[in-house]
Amino acid sequence: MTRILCVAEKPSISKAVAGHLSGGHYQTNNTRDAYIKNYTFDFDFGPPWGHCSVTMTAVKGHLTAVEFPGEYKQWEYPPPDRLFDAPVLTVIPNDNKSIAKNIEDQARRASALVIWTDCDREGEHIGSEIRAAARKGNAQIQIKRARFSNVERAHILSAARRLIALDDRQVDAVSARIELDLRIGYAFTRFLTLNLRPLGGPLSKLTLSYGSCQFPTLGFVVDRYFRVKNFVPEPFWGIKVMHERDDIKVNFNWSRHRLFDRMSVVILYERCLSARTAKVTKVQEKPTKKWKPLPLTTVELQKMATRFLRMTGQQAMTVAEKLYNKGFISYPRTETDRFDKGMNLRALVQKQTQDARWGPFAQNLVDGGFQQPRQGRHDDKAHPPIHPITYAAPTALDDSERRVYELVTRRFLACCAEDARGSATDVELLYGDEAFAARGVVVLARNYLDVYPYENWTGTAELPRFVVGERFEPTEAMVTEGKTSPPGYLTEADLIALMDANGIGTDATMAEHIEKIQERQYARTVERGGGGGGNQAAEEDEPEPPAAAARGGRGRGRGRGGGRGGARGGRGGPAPGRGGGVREFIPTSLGVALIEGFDRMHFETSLGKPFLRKEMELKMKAICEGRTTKQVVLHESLGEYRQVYEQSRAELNILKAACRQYVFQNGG
DNA sequence: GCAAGGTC
Repeated sequence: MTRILCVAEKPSISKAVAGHLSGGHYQTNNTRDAYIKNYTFDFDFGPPWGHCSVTMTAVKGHLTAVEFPGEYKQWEYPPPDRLFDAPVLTVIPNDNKSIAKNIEDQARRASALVIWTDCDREGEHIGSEIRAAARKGNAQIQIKRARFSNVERAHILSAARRLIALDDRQVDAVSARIELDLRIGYAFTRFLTLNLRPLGGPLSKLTLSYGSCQFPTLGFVVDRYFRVKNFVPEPFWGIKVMHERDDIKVNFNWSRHRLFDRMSVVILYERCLSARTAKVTKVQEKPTKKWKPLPLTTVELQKMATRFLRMTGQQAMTVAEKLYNKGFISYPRTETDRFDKGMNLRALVQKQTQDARWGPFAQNLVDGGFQQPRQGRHDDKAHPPIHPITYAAPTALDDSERRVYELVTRRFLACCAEDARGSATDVELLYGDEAFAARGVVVLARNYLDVYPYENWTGTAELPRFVVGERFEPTEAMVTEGKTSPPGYLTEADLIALMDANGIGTDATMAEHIEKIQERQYARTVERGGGGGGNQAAEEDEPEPPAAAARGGRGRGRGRGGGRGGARGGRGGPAPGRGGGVREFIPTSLGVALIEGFDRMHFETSLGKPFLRKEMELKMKAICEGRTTKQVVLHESLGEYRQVYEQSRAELNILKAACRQYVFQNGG
């Protein structure tokens, strides 16, 4: 009988696939890795292999890592830019050696390897790592790949009978990314750290890292910081018209909204007054609805958790992973916001009917209220949207698990419910020559809102009756005055949204980059309102210096605490006291100095902006589509970064000046 | 001591 080796990207997939292919009849053998098991069973792959003896196992994500040879490990020599053309070694880290050995051993006894990694670029690359391990044991082994986007039984069975080839273009695209990230990250990190260390103070001990994701992330924080700081309020004026009828006060909005010239508004206002009465020009009543949310993605989960659960994105992901590992929710890293048509969502709703909080709502869906979820535009072809798998009683979970599970479940039930329905009434007036309008909404059926407390239908109020053509003298008409207000500092939800929109990081890593810029003392969070508000002393808005000693850094500080920085050091609460109100991101003086420093240099594209990362993304895509090759991309990109490096060295004084200005608050 | 990407 032909022997086939199957390898999945993670143990959970290997188990699920083995279950489906074997019909639940498989033998389990432990391996030397605590998490990875080998499952053996028989399966008929159809032609050409037919009935086979199968061993199914897994890796745990990437099997290999890249590194520089030993002679490049010192910081002092050779100079950092040598890392642009130093050799790069692909190695199997110690933790993965037994996993690679398992594949090698199993491959020796098999005539073909079927790769069951996720259907995304990284999955393709992991597939190539598995291939290499298998070939080490058996150079002749045939290589195939299964294409599947969920672990539903029928889907897996059909994937097994329609095997395809590994896509080496995708493999190359990822391998280019890996190599560029390594070279550029290491080179610029050493460059920054070594060159700015002589400035002393906090810079004498900090690691100043550069990464293609962490730096743009910091760039967003700094950019918003300056937009807030440099905001100049502008006064504006408007006309407010209010009319009271049937004990309801109706505010009509001016069609011009507001003007930035007071005299114009006063003149227009006086024309209104001289008309004495307003005339109703339109009354229209029509059905309206508030759409239910889209199926839940990772990015959306993190945004919601930071907004409603008072968690960081990182914490939310850790909790979601625990829930996933216990089998309560589906895989929490997904970009997909549409459910596959074939999924039995009703069965999943049914499992929630036993809950005291949302059970009745779920029962209602089961009894006929069920509506197919909306279909978003994203599909990563690897995982479905995040949804509950089995019911988790509140007593089975700890506090944070309970809250994340509740969020996932309520979101899922909301997706399977009906949009909220209401009736909207629009009333338009002509008052003198000026037009005004009011809208009233009566909520007729809350539907999904009943199970989804994270949203409400606000601004809803019933309007009294108006008739087209009628005239009335408004109860109140006056000129209002206001001024534009600055945007707030970035919340974590804002930051995640920006990273998402600019392709910085992946759903699985965004939260890590956000942690990283804090760990590196480039940014910190404060409670909203704590330092923001309107009339704080200007000094309150200054970015603080980074703390003198790196968090979790080396044991003993080497004196030289750094003049101003250390003295002010009573940084108070916000950092450890996670979980108060909404937190906002503010750069430290170091974060500002680094981004400003690079911005002031004369690059075409600053390192602090997201464009370089975006370019890398485009080049990866071009490799995948065969429009270019890995070799060409590496050559081009390294050339560009070498130039950026050269220029950074030539204009180092600009960077240093920015550090003196912001970190040491002199010069500039 | 340095990156970003997988996953546990």
